[in-house]
Amino acid sequence: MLSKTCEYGIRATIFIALQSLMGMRTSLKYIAEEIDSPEAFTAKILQKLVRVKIIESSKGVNGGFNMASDRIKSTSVLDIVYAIDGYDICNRCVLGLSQCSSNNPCSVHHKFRPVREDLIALMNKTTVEEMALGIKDKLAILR
Amino acid sequence: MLSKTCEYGIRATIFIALQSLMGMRTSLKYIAEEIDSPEAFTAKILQKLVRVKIIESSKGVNGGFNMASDRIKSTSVLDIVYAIDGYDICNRCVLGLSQCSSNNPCSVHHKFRPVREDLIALMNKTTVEEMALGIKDKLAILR
DNA sequence: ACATATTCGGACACAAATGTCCTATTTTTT
DNA sequence: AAAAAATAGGACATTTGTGTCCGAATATGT
Ligand code: FES
Ligand code: FES
Repeated sequence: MLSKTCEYGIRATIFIALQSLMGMRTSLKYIAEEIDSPEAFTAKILQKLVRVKIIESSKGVNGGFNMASDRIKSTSVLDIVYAIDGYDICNRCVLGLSQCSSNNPCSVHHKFRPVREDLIALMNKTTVEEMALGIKDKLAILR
Repeated sequence: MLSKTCEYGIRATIFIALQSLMGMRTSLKYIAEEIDSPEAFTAKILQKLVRVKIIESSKGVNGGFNMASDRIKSTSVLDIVYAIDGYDICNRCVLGLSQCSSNNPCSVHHKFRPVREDLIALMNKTTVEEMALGIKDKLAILR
């Protein structure tokens, strides 16, 4: 469903948020360890998230990544997916037709579209804060 | 969501079913034209579907692909997806954890799992017949 | 100032998905 | 029997996703 890039991106963001909630900045190395992802690849993904300002970075000794508390609250899973995989997911036809529309629907459009919307709505209202708290309270795991 | 291979596979199957409902066998060339897919690549996909007996093929002059009427009724989208992409989709964690379980859930497991199940249930109960009839009645398109 | 620790960014490497080509095989028609 | 029309299947080619490496830039601590 999601690309690996997205999966790593979301997990990394959750961990950065978790650390930020505890007032800490986190290094790439530590992140990659904790979410069990390839370090150099994760770096690329984080760069992207920094560019769209979902997370912040600082270089040098004691540098690393962190997330502003308003961002933790306001950023949704969908925001991360958009930043990494782009906006297409929402408008792609399930059967791969060049365009998805109710005027010229494919054979499954009417049945599948609603579930799709549900999924997107869910991603849209699931915040990083919520996910990070799940980890903090040990209700969920990251690796 | 689905691989291109699956998308082509489903569209091709719908078209073969449609033709079979009208008592006709269909050649690869015609299928590829009608569903707007790369011919040689589509051939590979159809081979797979023949092997699992979702469709039937016959070689030689006037050969081609067809689908038995009981298959048209009994085959679901999920059957095709299973045949092509395998069984994994159902048990993969949304965030890419090595295993998805309620005991050790990721941060979105509890919220996303139900929607996922909905999607799978929908694929499971959407039959080839239903989709083919949509095309026949011009309520849907294939390309 | 210098050494060190860190992210940034480009280039490269590998793997998987997608797509093509050519020959073999089978069936039908002539 | 031969020719033609179709699928089957293996090998190859291309593209995209995933992942690595290394030098540059930048911030911190000594
Ligand atoms: S046209 Fe296929 S999902 Fe909308
Ligand atoms: S553990 Fe992530 S979806 Fe189930």
